Amino acid sequence: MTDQDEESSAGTSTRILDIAERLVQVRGFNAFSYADIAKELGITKASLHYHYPGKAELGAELVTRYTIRFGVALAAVDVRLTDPRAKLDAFAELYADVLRGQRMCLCGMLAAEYQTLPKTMQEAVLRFFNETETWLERVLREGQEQGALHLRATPQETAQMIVGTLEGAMLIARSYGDVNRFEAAASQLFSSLAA
Amino acid sequence: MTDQDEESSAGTSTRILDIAERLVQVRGFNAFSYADIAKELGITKASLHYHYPGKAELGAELVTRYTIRFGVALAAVDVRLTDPRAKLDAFAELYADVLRGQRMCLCGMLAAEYQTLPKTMQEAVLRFFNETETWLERVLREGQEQGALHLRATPQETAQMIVGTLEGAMLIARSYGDVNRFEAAASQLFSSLAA
DNA sequence: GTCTATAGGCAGATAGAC
DNA sequence: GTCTATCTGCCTATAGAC
Repeated sequence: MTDQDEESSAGTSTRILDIAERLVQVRGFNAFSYADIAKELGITKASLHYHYPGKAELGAELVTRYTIRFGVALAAVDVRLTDPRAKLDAFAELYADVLRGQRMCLCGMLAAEYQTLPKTMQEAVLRFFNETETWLERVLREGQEQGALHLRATPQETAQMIVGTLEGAMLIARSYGDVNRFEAAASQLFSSLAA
Repeated sequence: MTDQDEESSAGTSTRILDIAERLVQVRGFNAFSYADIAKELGITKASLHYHYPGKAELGAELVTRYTIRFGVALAAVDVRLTDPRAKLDAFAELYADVLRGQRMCLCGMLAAEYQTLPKTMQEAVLRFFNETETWLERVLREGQEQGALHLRATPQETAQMIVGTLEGAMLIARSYGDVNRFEAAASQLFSSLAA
């Protein structure tokens, strides 16, 4: 199974998540409806409530799955690469891949809608950023210790800055429909951290 | 008149814009309604349509006014300061002020909702970023020529990166309710450009 | 698990009186 | 300019049959 058919060859609950995930990443949580999912999936709105009782529960599950999946991707980077700078590049590539699918990061999108989200979703969004930043922080600390990176602030502050920069670059690059804009920003960011 | 009473001491059309602007910056364009404005303003929904025929027209006017107002603030920075690095700091302060009001940049918010916006609004959002980046580009070029800044890319690419970084830092800092997070990111950003 | 049917509410918008 | 009244459509959600 490839990423391409992930929306058509799994159980119904999973396919609902797949479709909802894409809709949130493209349109936002407040701009999609159960009707949108039902139409794409070829079942009725009522059936969706069997799998996820309400939009809030669906949304929370969406963020949880996304966080786990992202964590797995980060662990894979750790296995595949040892150089901290290569890890940072791979990190940015994860974002670039999302952008190439004309999507925004799920949690970046939800950060914009943060004030309108149910509390369970708000907490889940912050957990995503916390976990991502914890990973980055470790990579930055390693790079610093090896002399491969030189940070202008604490590893924590630097990690926060990196996440913000990539989310923002993604947000605007998507509006322009220009992935190069993202790549150029990421490239400047990392060159500013190279020792 | 101060910024504090801007929502209560002007003509109705202006007050509608003021309220709508805040609602978009806090909740997003897809998460507020004519009913919200009407309730705050103490008039009926129907009356709003006299001033702005539809939500699309209201939204476009919102972005246009925001762009003009931001341009005026940038011109004021040019008058008040000459040092390019001081201008960059003042630029970031414009963003920080918005964040302190627990708001997101209007156009950063609309960038998240970009795919769902009417075309007139999409174009207006890109115009905002274009004008902002043009101003930054000039400041960066001046800083480069004076030897006060050293850029890792073209002035245009650097300007794009700066806008993305500040928008992203703002987006996430607002979710955490932590303005310091934004300040720390801006500070690292500019220290990386200092010659 | 999926369906039909429907509830109850809110969205953006319009007609026409004042 | 603002109102009342109303329209049409979509939203989330539920009840209950199959």
